Amino acid sequence: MAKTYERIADALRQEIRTGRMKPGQRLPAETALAKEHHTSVPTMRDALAELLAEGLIDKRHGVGNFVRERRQRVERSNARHQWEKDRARLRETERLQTGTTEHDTGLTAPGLEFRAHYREVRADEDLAAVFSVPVGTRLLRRSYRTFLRDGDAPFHLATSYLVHAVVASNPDLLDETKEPWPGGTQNQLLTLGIEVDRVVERVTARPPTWEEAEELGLQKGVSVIRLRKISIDTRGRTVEVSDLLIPGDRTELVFTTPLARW
Amino acid sequence: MAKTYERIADALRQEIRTGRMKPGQRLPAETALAKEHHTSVPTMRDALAELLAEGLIDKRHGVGNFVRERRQRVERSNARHQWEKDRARLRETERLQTGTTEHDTGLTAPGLEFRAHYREVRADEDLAAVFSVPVGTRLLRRSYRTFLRDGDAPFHLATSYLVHAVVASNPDLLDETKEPWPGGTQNQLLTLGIEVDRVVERVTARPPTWEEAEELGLQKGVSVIRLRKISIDTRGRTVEVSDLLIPGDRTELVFTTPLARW
DNA sequence: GAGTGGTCTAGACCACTGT
DNA sequence: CAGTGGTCTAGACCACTCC
Repeated sequence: MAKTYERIADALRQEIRTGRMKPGQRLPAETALAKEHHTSVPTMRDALAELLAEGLIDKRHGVGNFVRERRQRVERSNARHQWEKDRARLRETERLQTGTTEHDTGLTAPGLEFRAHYREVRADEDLAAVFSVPVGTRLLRRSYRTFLRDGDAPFHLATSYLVHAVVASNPDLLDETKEPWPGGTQNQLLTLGIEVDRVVERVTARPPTWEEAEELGLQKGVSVIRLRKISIDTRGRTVEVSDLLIPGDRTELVFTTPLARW
Repeated sequence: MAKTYERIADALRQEIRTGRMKPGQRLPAETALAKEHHTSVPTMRDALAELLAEGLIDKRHGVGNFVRERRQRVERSNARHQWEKDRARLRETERLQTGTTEHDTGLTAPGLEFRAHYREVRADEDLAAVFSVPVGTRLLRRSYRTFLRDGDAPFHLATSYLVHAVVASNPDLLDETKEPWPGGTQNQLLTLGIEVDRVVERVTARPPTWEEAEELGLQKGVSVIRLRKISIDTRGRTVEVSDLLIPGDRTELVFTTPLARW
């Protein structure tokens, strides 16, 4: 492997991993680095692109390249589905006490903050299949941006879908100004007489689109986790579909599967 | 967004998404494409790098760029942990019938094939913490490469750890030539008198390292899912740790969480 | 305005593939 | 061997940030 940019990337990795360059420290300018390693600027940039994708450095346009600070890791556990179900039947005052911001996204961290936006849409083929409804069925789409207000960038994007006809019997659920709803989505469903029986989550990973990288404040080359959460009620109906987009380097998904005893 | 390479990437995306360029079809040479779009070759390559990361094209050195064939998607469901536990107590003849290749990796697909390699290692800080044993404790490390022999490239990498002292009482478990073990890891543990109570899986996503991309036959820029599976026995001990590396674009992880009824 | 990274050019040469 | 993508050069100019 005589590739110049790989060789340089390795050298820089060493400096960072061994702690010779400390978190937060600014790297020399790219022109200076290029000279130092006897190469051209574009090649040096190829090397830096590797470190960027690995999350070892942050690039700040017009400022410089910096060794990355240790990120706060956030966990999202499937244990919260049961926790949310339990909370859904508490009195409102109790529900309010247990914190509203965690919502149905399932992230646990101090200082979470989120913003909602409701809209009515028509089911495309994909969503129609998941809900087992005809294409074109009216759906309520709710978009959430979750911010970690201690950190910097928005933290994740969530889009939740409900069948409009199902939700319509409680007008409050169509009103985005009622967010954040104390008790989360399962409490909302309870007001419609719906009990969630199980939650199915489907997970894939891919690089973010340009827009997603923009909105999540992601560096080029990092991965995002796409999680589709499907809530199924006691009659076997799909009652909610929630698509989450989560930066892969800051979040750890935790799933616990209990097994029947012998 | 007046960026040339974004504009070109969008144009090519359209051609592929609308089906004007069909899967398997070769794109014009990069020099030709560059001329066609009135830009330089490096800029054209930036555009193609986007499509590559999105999985829309395959690059083949010395051959050309091709519109990507629709990939077979493989699912990995947590339902299989219970399934494997149930199977662990069947008679060997019955266990053999239900298929050996799926093993403890949890992938379900026809024509799976895998190769094992055993080795003894010492617990590093990370593994010592998970197993709650001192750093340096002897562990049995088992590496698996799973191939989808219908497709082309190896399909995923798995590394499984067991505490050596626990396993040693059954010498068969130290012998890699006994693989594939009918009934999977839970049956192996059963021979030691260990019953698995629950499985905890932790999921993150990141770009692959150079070596991982090499071994999994991945294109530049795609993401991998890192899944750590921890099996905990009825006494609360961590009895197995399994690290899986899975191409993010070919696999969908499925987790079902049942909820207690009201 | 000075210094930084972001984009782009117009080449060169190497490595790989298929004929 | 011809044609392809992979790597690399030595610049240019633009966009952004901070002083």
